Amino acid sequence: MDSKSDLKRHVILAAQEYGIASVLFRNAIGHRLGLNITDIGCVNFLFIKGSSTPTELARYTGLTTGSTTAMLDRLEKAELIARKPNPRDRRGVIVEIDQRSREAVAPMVQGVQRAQSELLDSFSEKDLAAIASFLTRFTENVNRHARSIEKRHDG
Amino acid sequence: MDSKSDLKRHVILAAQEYGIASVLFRNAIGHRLGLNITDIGCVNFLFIKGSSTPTELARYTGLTTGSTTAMLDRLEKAELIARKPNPRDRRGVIVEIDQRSREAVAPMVQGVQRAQSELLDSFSEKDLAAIASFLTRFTENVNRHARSIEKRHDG
DNA sequence: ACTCGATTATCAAGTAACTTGTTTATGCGA
DNA sequence: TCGCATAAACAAGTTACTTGATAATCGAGT
Repeated sequence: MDSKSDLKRHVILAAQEYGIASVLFRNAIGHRLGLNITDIGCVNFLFIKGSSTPTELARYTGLTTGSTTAMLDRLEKAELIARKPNPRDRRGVIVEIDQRSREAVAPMVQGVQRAQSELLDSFSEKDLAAIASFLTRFTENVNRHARSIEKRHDG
Repeated sequence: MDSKSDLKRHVILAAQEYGIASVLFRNAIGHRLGLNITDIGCVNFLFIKGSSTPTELARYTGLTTGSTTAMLDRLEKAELIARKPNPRDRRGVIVEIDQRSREAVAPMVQGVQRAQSELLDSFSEKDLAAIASFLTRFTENVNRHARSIEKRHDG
């Protein structure tokens, strides 16, 4: 039986591996859709979030706002996303995923969705609650430290 | 109290959010190192895996092998990685992360590593075992389906 | 209410990185 | 040993990105 520190290490490593796997998965889908890496990232983000802003998408894709404009132009032309005015900020834009994107992606994710649903069925409700709590808090830590790294102003 | 299907949904959503957060985190580090998005992905992958091959890195970054050669040239010149001959395949190359990369990245990840360690301390060994099992099997499903999508040969 | 610095998104010019197609070397099954 | 598959690199051409500037709007402070 593993000691607690072994279990902790195991969890950390498995979380890192999952991060890698999720990138490989989204790349596989994007490649099949004929999208470049940047556009894949954007569509993936919007598939999960539903809608976003160019600023947020720039942060996720790692692009400047100038490149983000060009990326959104491409995706809008391909009818994979749509720009809408932001009712709360007249400078801003809301980017929404197009139904066409959902329909293109959906059949490719159904297989894994079903597998994950069956996997989760094998856990007790108590375990699932622990897993959900872990994932939420773990993610919160990652987000907080990402922001902290972005905001540092030293060399 | 949540029903099991609510808990399952919660876990799936949290896993998706974690995938996004891990990309934001690695982007933050890469941006601070002055790397472009592609090179960030490569260094991140090698930071976790230690070493890899150009073919595997091409798959992770979404590049062709030609672009991967160029990327490795850049990173080798910056002394962030090193190419070594693959003793098991004379056509192949092993790409190893350079100590310089580890030293550049380490101080930026220490904060979150500590936070995650403390978070994991708050779970029982039984919970940690469930979490580790979940992450490992969840990741395995993602990897299997990613491969499956890559290998399909229809339109 | 008004001013001014900050933020949002876009655009144009120049640069950097990527793709395609090819080449060399090697591996591996029939 | 023949022949096809795979690994990595290379060169030419194309695409996408960065930088710096602009216009519109926001919001904090006076």
